[in-house]
Amino acid sequence: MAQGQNRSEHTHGLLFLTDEQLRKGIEAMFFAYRGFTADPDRILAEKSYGRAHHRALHFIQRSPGTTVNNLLSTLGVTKQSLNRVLRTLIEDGLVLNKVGTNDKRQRHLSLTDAGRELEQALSNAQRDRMRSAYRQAGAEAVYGFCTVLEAMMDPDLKQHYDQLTGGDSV
Amino acid sequence: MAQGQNRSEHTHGLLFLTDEQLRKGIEAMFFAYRGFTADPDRILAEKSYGRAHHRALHFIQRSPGTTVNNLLSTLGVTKQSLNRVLRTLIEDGLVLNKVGTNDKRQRHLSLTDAGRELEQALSNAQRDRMRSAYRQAGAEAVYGFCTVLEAMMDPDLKQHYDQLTGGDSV
DNA sequence: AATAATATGTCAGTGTTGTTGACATTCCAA
DNA sequence: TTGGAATGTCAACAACACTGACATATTATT
Repeated sequence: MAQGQNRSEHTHGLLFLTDEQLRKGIEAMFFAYRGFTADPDRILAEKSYGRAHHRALHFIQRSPGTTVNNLLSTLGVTKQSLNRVLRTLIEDGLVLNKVGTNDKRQRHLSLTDAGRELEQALSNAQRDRMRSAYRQAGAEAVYGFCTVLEAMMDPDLKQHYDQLTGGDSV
Repeated sequence: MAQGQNRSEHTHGLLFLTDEQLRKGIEAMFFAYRGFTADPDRILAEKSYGRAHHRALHFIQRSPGTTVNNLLSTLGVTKQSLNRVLRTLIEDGLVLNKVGTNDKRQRHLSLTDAGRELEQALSNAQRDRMRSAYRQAGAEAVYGFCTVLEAMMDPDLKQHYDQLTGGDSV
């Protein structure tokens, strides 16, 4: 195949992209996401938890004292779905549920020591793979990686992302 | 925050990475994957299909005449799980199931015209977002994006990916 | 020819995670 | 005081993954 046909180029100021290149990105996302979740999944399976528990632990750790509503819109699930997960985490002593002082309707969520411990184990496993991938790829690639991912997000999800990551440079 | 502390650097030949940067990548993957599936999901919902149907259609389109076993290892699910999806797609006239000529135990899968049509609609929706993200991010970023994703894959998944994408340059 | 292995399909049961819809409670605010 | 917001909970359901067991061709091996 001729080089020019299969390489990213700027044509009329726009990036020229073949369907093949786009398809490659789509498949990269599919296969990479499987790797992305594989390590935490193994730990979760031992404790008979699922990905939903991981996600809840992650975002509670990330924003200690967050409310249920905030967590709901971050995760993008229904409250019934989240509630099932939260209930088991609270029963198992991994998550604390504190009635708000200002607004007593709200519940502020935080991790217990045991919760932090599991979240750390899950995060470490996931970060190890991410670190290894980053190092294989190099600093420039990491910058591109985040840039494309950010451009792929829905605007409302992007807002949650920006709020969490605080606009830190990559 | 001081610049040097929060920027990717090479230290002793290794990329220096803070937990914060790794966490950012993890969250970027989470939020971006939601965007990645959002558009096809809307089309699938109308036809009362799910993501599993999309994945099957995608990889059959990608490797016409592929066998059930090959599709199984690409998708990484059990044959019972795939069979449920394949059966509905065959019944609905989207997928063809042809007995092998060499080995009559095998079934060779391919798309019908209707199958190609739906796969195109799903792919177009997904590619549109990918194209838009690529163009926002630029050619260099796209290269980095794929590089990091490839480094994140499990080796056995990477093999499937390489086989499909055929080592084309990004 | 008999036997083992392979490729596929199917049935039954189970678990996680998502959905709707309905309803109760508590509390803030107009 | 009334309306709405935040939360929790119950029930039913669907998608999609899993395991285990079993059936049926077909091919490979001995």
